[in-house]
Amino acid sequence: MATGRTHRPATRSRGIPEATVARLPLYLRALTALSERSVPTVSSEELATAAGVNSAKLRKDFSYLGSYGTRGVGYDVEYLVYQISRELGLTQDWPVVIVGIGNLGAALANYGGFASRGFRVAALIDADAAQAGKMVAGLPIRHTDELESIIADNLVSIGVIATPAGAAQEVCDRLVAAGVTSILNFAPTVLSVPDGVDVRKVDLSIELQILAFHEQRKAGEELGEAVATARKAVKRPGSDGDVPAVMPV
Amino acid sequence: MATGRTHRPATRSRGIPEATVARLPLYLRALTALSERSVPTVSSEELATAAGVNSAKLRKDFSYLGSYGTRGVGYDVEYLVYQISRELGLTQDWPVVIVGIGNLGAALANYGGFASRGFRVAALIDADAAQAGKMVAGLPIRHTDELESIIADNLVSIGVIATPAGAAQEVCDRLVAAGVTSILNFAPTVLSVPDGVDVRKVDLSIELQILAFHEQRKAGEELGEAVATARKAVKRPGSDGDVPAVMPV
DNA sequence: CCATCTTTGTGCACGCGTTCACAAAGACAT
DNA sequence: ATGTCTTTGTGAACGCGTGCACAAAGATGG
Ligand SMILES: NC(=O)c1ccc[n+]([C@@H]2O[C@H](COP(=O)([O-])OP(=O)(O)OC[C@H]3O[C@@H](n4cnc5c(N)ncnc54)[C@H](O)[C@@H]3O)[C@@H](O)[C@H]2O)c1
Ligand SMILES: NC(=O)c1ccc[n+]([C@@H]2O[C@H](COP(=O)([O-])OP(=O)(O)OC[C@H]3O[C@@H](n4cnc5c(N)ncnc54)[C@H](O)[C@@H]3O)[C@@H](O)[C@H]2O)c1
Repeated sequence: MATGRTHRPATRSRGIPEATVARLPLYLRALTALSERSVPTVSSEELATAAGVNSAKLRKDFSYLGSYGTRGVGYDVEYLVYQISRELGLTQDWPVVIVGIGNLGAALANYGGFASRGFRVAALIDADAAQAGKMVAGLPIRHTDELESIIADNLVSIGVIATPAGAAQEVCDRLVAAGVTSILNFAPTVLSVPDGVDVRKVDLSIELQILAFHEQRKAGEELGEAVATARKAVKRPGSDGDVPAVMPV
Repeated sequence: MATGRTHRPATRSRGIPEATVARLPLYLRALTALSERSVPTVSSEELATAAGVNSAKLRKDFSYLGSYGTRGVGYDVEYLVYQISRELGLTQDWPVVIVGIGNLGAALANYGGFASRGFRVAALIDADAAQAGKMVAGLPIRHTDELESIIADNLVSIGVIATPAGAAQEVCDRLVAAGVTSILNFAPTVLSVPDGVDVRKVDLSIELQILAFHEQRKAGEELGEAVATARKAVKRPGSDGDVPAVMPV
């Protein structure tokens, strides 16, 4: 998972396994698509295919929510959409602030899929005074000075950090102090937060590195480790300085 | 975290567990920071803290790579940076194409952290003919017609998809047919790919939904399920139409 | 009402990942 | 050389997640 994990040691919440929670949005997306096509019911097999998972896993996942299916028929699409939405807390409104309105922050602000599931961008915040007041995605950029009051006034509990890595921990601390208890972090840093605060991270660089690992492995298997060395042909300009060639023991 | 998982059933590659591979970039980042501060050696305890993991886990992870530490001292920072880089395949050059240069694609193209680890943006590709030729992050946007030749000419094996969801599968198919074997998908869709192709996904919406789940749980625990209903006060304009109130059995 | 057929819900076994806890390795001082 | 002290590397136990396989539930048809 470009997906990152929580800091907290996977507290199995209310009996629903963390792994299941992570898949519920996937099911919800597939179900919403079926709902839009006015499909009334769906079998675990069909839905599993649409969500890209195994049908046994899907059935077990749903069994944690309750017995919502009908044997011999399948699941009622509308009803399941509602149940999952409720379980995920999407039947209520979640005001969100985005901090750091640069390349990424602006893209996030412009992202339509944000609002579609109960998430509402309450404010855009940046430290650059020159940016303050500028409109992005129909919202004015507010200065960091206002951070605390914005959080308090809008009852914001979810914050998105899209600042440079160096500023992330400081921003995180201020968000948490102001009352935010869930953070989505795009900056490549490990954030430390008090207990009770959830952090999830999205790190493009990590995802690419994982892909590179498998890519290298594929190339190595194909031609017996020979290609890997050949590919090195293109050497990138020394960024970290030269690498040590011998073990320094 | 916002991390997505592979389609492939976690083939333990060359004895290195998938979970370990996913953490190597984390260690690498922490080690690079130490390296920049010219720290010569680091203990598993210190490094684990910096990477945000448990020290036993870190030692076990490193043990899959080999015995690179010195008992009583710790790990040599430079040497470990080299070993992990090599294991992840970062000692070679990885040309990458980004397809779909909209809000997100442009932000990705402008992202500096991209190039820092051996990943080089070989080309930016978009279907919009009006966009073709425009410069983004120092590179001209190329038209989708050129996709196949760009991939072939640059030996691209990693593709990033940042198109709308509807176009993602088609783009994916073309990338794969042209020779791409690793895909990082930002579009909210399940991509189906042939065996041997790795897909990782980054889905902002899923991450937020997972946070919302825990957020709801926290609110519920605090005040005995009462706040959740109160919070519903702000009702969002019916997007999917009203939800069924009773079970349709 | 009974038989048949579809599909759910879950008991069970297995494998992966995490964590504990400690023996062994080696640095360093004397 | 010997002893002490630090820190690694890993055996073993445990818990979580996955997938198989099937009994039970219920729809459907005669
Ligand atoms: N752009 C991407 O595709 C991408 C991808 C992955 C990760 N990231 C990470 O996301 C973060 C943002 O990337 P970007 O490309 O948008 O950078 P950017 O430099 O374009 O934007 C950063 C913004 O944060 C603001 N800022 C700085 N310090 C701040 C503070 N203390 N409080 C509030 N705002 C502050 C700056 O004024 C700027 O507007 C970086 O950490 C980057 O590593 C970006
Ligand atoms: N913007 C975000 O923060 C964000 C966050 C999460 C996910 N996403 C997802 O990322 C994708 C892109 O988001 P965006 O905000 O940049 O959208 P966008 O509409 O700004 O950009 C999409 C771009 O893709 C191009 N495109 C369309 N069809 C194409 C095709 N067949 N081949 C090549 N290019 C094509 C369009 O011309 C456009 O430039 C969407 O799927 C979105 O759901 C975006």
